[in-house]
Amino acid sequence: MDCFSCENQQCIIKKNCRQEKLRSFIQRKATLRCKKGQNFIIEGAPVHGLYFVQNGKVKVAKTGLNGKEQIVRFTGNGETIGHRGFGAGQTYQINAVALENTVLCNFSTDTLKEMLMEVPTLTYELMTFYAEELNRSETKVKKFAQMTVREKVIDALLYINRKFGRTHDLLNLQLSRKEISDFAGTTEEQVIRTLSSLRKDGLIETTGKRIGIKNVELLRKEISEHNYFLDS
Amino acid sequence: MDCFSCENQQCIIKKNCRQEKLRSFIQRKATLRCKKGQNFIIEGAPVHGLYFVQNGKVKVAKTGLNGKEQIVRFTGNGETIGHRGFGAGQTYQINAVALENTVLCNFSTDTLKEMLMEVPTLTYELMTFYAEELNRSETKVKKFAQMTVREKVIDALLYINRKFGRTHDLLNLQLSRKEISDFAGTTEEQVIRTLSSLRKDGLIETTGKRIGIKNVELLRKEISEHNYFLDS
DNA sequence: CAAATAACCTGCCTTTTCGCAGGTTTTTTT
DNA sequence: AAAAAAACCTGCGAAAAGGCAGGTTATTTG
Repeated sequence: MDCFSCENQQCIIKKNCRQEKLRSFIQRKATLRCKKGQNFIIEGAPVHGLYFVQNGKVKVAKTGLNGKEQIVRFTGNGETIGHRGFGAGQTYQINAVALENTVLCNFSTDTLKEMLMEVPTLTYELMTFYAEELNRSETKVKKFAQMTVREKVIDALLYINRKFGRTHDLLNLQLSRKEISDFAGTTEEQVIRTLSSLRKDGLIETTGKRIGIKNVELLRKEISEHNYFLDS
Repeated sequence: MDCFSCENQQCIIKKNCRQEKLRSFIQRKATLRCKKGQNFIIEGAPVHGLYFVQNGKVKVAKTGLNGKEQIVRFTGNGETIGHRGFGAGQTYQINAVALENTVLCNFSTDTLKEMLMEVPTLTYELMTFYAEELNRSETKVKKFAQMTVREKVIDALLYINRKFGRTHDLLNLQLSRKEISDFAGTTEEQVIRTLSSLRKDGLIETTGKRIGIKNVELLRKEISEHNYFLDS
């Protein structure tokens, strides 16, 4: 699969692949096929460059106290994984796990460095990506400090909806209650209780793991005092 | 004050100012003198480019629910403020307030864009800075989700110590209890109680606003299960 | 398709955190 | 140096969040 026929228009590499200078570099990319559940970036392991999701869904997490994990973000088609491809650190500070069968493109740090030095617009775009992501993360810090559990769960549901959308009201990303709690910053039980409560209030529907959002606007309203306009 | 005689070796501009290509651009920078308490970047205001602290101390914060602020980071000499100088957004997403009389260097977004396009190493370094900062922020998200109040306060004290150091054991940054709580993600009262408790345990000393750390190692030990090695 | 496993749910009690109230101390201003 | 303002401190009760136990419902696997 080469970048020219790739459909992920928002991928940073794809956006720049027409540039003549990049042709040869693009051929150096590696393709990785992961099965559901596979942990393809391990926290603490030496850096192997940057990954791009060609097709699939991935969770990115940090391991905390007593093995409790904090999910940092979910990534879908065209998105970037592994900031530590750059910077001072020699090891990844995150785990990345495929949530379904996923195809990844991988560029080694060395290859990417060469590419960046050759094509300033690419570096600039990657920088912009990090700057945006940083803003999101800082917004998330604020949310964690100020939101109640109910608000954090709603915020998580809206995030998933924004990012992966839904079909027939059902979110296009299936997560366990545990995973939702690891992302929202609370416990499994609290997520379960909140979902029950939201169900009673007629805001969502659930059938097993699948969650359906019946009324996005009403959910938004509940957290509107927190400026939710920027994806956390 | 020009960059050549500036003492902030870790400033990204300073590091690259010897490059011939940058000479003319550097002259375009503006210098801004702020008095203690001055709010020189306002959340929601149009972007004015990037700021660098030439001399002084600054707090960077986001406003949350009911005006409660979340302090995102503190910056000292040579550090960068205002990611929104880049990226999609047209307005700053943060407030920046001088904690003491502070001198700032300001580059407009346009000037900086030109500089970045001319000097790839500068772009690369700025990108690296954002990537590192992103990692810190994500670590902070994890900490907020998993640490107790006591741990968060200790973590905040150690952060201030790492960043600004201390003289005669006294931290070189004076903050109110309220500001510490706004940074650590708790309330003023909890910070006060925690500081009292730490004082009783002989870990710190306080005289008014000034806080002295008597034993950094012991404090570190208390939060060592959380991997604190990366500055939040 | 049945068994095994994983995920979900709820009640109940514990712990932590919060926030007010009212007083004391420190810092700033005049 | 006195007055005013800001910051600090503590007790106490309320509220929120957490976590165990035990049962139910989905989902996966052989």
